[in-house]
Amino acid sequence: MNDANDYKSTVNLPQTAFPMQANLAKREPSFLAKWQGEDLYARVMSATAGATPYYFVDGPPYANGDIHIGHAVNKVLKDIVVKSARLNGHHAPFVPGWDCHGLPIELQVEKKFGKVGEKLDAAAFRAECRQYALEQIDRQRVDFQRLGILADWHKPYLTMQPAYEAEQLRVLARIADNGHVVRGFKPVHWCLDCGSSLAEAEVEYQDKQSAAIDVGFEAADPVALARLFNVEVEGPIRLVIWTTTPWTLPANQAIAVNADLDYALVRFANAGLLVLAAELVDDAARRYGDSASVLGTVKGLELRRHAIHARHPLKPATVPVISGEHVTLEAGTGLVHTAPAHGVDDYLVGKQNHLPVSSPLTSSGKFSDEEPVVGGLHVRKVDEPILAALRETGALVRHAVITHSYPHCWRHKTPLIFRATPQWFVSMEAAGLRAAALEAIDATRWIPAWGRERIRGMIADRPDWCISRQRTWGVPLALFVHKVTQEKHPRTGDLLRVVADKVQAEGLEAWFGSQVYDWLPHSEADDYDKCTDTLDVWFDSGSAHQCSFVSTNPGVLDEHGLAPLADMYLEGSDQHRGWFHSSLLTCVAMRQRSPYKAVLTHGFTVDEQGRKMSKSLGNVVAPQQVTKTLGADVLRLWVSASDYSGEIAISDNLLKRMADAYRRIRNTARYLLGNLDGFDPATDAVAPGEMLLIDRWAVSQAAQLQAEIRQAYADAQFHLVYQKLHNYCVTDLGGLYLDVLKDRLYTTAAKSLARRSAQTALLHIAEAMVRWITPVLSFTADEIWQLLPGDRSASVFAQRWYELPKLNLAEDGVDWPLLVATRVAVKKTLEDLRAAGTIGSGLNAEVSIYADTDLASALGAPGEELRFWFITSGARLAPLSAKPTDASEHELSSGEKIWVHANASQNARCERCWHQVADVGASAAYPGLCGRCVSNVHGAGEARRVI
RNA sequence: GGUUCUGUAGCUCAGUGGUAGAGCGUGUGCUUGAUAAGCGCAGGGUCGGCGGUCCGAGUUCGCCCAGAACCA
Repeated sequence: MNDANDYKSTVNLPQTAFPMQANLAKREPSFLAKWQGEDLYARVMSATAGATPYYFVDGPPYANGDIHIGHAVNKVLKDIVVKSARLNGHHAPFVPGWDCHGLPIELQVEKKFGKVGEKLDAAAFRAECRQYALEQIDRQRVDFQRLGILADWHKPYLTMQPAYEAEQLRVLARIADNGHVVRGFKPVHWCLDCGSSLAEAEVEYQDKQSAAIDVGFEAADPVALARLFNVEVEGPIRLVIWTTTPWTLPANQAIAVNADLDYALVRFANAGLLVLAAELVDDAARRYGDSASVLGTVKGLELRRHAIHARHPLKPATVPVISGEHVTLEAGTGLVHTAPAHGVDDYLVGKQNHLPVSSPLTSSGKFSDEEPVVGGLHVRKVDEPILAALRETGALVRHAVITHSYPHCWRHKTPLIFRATPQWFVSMEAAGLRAAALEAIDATRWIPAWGRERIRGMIADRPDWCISRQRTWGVPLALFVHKVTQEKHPRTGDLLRVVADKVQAEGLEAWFGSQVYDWLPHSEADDYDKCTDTLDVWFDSGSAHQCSFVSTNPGVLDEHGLAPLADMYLEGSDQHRGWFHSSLLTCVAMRQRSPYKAVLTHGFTVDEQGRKMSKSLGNVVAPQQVTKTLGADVLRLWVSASDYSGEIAISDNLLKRMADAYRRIRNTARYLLGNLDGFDPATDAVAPGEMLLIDRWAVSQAAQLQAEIRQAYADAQFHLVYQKLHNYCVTDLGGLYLDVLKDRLYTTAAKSLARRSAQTALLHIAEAMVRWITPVLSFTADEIWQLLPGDRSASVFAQRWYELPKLNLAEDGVDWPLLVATRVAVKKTLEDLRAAGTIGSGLNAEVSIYADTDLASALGAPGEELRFWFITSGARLAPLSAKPTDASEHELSSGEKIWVHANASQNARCERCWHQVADVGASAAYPGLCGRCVSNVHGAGEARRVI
């Protein structure tokens, strides 16, 4: 051994097949292929069979369009939840779902085939919708799988599966049996282009220009009205209303006032005698550009009590003055035009006052032919004729154009109208649904906690749920409605179940293609109509708590055919109004309890500046692009690192940072694997009691961290998992333990206790760590798993948390925190020498620590091994009295002080271990080696006790 | 406009009323036996703003500002 480099062959350097370059984008697909080839999901399910189940219900994405980053975040979070449940020892199925019915898919099919009836009949149209949805699902499935989501991709639940559709009808049957389904005749958001009422979620608000008009309704008896104000006047008196929807005037049934407000009879110089709220007179005069003098005032209550009537401005009729609390002074005149068919407040106040809910506006959007002024015209074309008619009779007091926020169809982007139509509702009150739902909310865990208040407010305030839609592609609202009473059949629940069985066997056309007499006896059939509506799609997905189990996993149903309670629902925060909401209502209505034990919500994905993603801003990050470049594990790490309770920021820059963090974790694993090369736990593992003290300490630290990580998973605080894990890799391992360990791993004899102890600790740490990262870095975890020593035939995804040995460090008598603090002080001191050019590597230096007796005795625990702690060639403790003047002072966090002095070693450098110690060359046979190395290579080997 | 939230270093996040933290990034040095790696050191914050409670407030209360989701 005359060449120093030859000693390298005697050093135990790390060796592993685990590549430093992950090359995830290229290599992850081969893992996917392996997982699919071995049917990993089924393997994990059977491996965990018998364990306590954890039921997750997947909120179904809509089967239209490719997945975007929001879908990716959502599904990855779910995957993390389910995988961590398995680590907790649960049998946790993950059945993915898709939401398949509804308007967006109809519109896609319309693009190709035109509207229903143009090229395709309804049945063929539905078949095309089904086909389209399947194609979309295939695309989305591939993308989800690429993200490493471990789920039953071969057996998803689809809301368009006959078994699902049929069960949905049975859910409706139970809800009807429980008395929650009622018929209403209410104004609903109605899209003229859809020809249908819309769900709340389908309405969006945009600015719209509207005609804002002040219209004077002429008092039927001006003399009596004037007398009420205690004045005598000549000529007509007009009660002035303000509206931004002139087209609703033909449906006017009343004028509403607030009983508590003061109303004034006012003489305007130009407009004549008008009645309006006293407080708004000045405002009105300004708007009209007119001068006003108040002749008298009276409470709104008096106007109502004296049965004041006014002439309808567009037709020969009179309408009453009524009162309602919804009338305020915020805008207008304090008198409110009331058309119960076209406004919710109007409808409610009209109901109290027994006003008819009729309107001359038909479902086609045209007014009935016999209607004056607007007869036969489309609702969008009547503003001008109405204004002209009002002008002619002097009823138009003022006309302006305003821009205001107005409901629009989310699809067509066109303004909606309110229109009263016959609709079916799940009533919030008829059978106590609201109260029961509120109770169910209280029994649920909400993550974050404010979710409870959020949904509570919504349930407390919401109106009845309109579940009927006038659509083609949906589950039929399979009701039989009496032709005269308009009531549903008394045996509705039973009939729904009959329909359900046939739908399950034959599909939806079994209903759509049928006649009343196919279902009802001839004695009844003539009296009933088949309801042609479909169910709101929110009812589809909202029934997943029952239907998804029935269609994919009927084995877990109870003796009544009811599904188990889901452990968790996890969706974006908008779903408080959406899926959490609809699921809660259907489940409570069906079985008086919440569908979920816990609900987790996450925020939306935005760019670095907190802006929404949009094509025009060019800040869209596509998951497909990320997996193709950085890899799914980097994307998953980013998801886990983000605090999902608020907005989640993403950008190429942020992803690059995550890629850096990924590399650090990966390299830490690589170091562990590299130093476990050739280690056989069955024969080489060291019992905890035999291990070196620092190795015991390291294992104990890992156990402490594992407790924190498990807690973070349990609390669904995944970003803390990431923070703690990364911090551990960098600080505890890289910056300390692994750095210190190098000397021992590399230079002591391969099979020595000193080295085996270190390897045992590294294996414990690796066993624990691979599980910590499995829910997040799934590809990497499996890669590590395959290379860890020991039997790895069972999947890492079927493992439970690793049980680290329980160690009582108190027995060891080493004050590790003190040693850590001292190490910091030493590093700082060494830096001074380095800056001065005195030393390069720490192994060029020797350090002396000066401390008082107690401290020195505590620091003395490692004895001669202290130099390995500092990674210096020498380290000694000395009394304070011997402290040289140029020693550097350091205050420890305990408040105690130590002084450190460092100097360059004058000793020769051992060619093998690089320490500069006095006995280098002491052995004539091995002139380049220190005594330690001579012993380790040619002798019995050195003994280590602490470090 | 209403409801529910969010606002701590350039970034991602900790922070139980008692002298502002970590990692990343940045700068800088060492190492070349984790090497398209690793280690050290350094700089960086009126904790969104203003007021109140308290001996003391990032932490409690009120108001305001900015942003988000949902609702109207």
